[in-house]
Amino acid sequence: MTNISNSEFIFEALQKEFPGAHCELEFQTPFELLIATMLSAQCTDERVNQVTAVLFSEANTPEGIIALGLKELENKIHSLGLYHNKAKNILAASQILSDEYGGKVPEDIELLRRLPGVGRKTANVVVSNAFGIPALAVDTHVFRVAHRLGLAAGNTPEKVEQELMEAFPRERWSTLHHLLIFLGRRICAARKPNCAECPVAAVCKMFQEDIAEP
DNA sequence: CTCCCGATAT
DNA sequence: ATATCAGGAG
Repeated sequence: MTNISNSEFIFEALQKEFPGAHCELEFQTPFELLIATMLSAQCTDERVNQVTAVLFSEANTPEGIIALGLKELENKIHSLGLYHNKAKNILAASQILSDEYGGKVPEDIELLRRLPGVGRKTANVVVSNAFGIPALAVDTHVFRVAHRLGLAAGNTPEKVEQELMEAFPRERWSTLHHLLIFLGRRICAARKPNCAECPVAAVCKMFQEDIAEP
């Protein structure tokens, strides 16, 4: 048994178990991914995909979103929750992209984060999945799973992102992000983690603590 | 820290 | 009934 680190074991095991882990938001263009990600706050990507399937068929460019207008946009995304803020931000971001970026999504995390409603996580998702730039977005799943496994201890997504970036080589950041999300959804659920079927329970901090103290 | 917020699973 | 869902802004 070679003496490899827990982080390396976790990456290898998850990649072997979940080779198909990928971005589950459906998109055809960087702009579509940006909008889908902005819509994904506090709701499942499955429901985002249902809404964007209809939305993008009518408007999938900044100019198209602007043409819809606020009320129409709110109506179309209402079922996703937080719809007022989301619609306002998407409209304002579309206006900026149209006015200042020629309608194209910038391939830069800092530029993306200047858009209203776009924070660290959304910017990371866009550059990673649309432009192939290594990034490690920390969403609710990554945050929870990283803590449970013992990969990170920071109390903010930003701290966890930093810890994970230091623990894993750059070329693994994007893949690790998808692997941890996949594990979080299918196995390491927030309410009822299915440790019996977890491929990395053997090195999981939470699992070890749970079986140590019944 | 609170607020935004509907849909779904538990 | 309540926690949770690919968060961000004030």
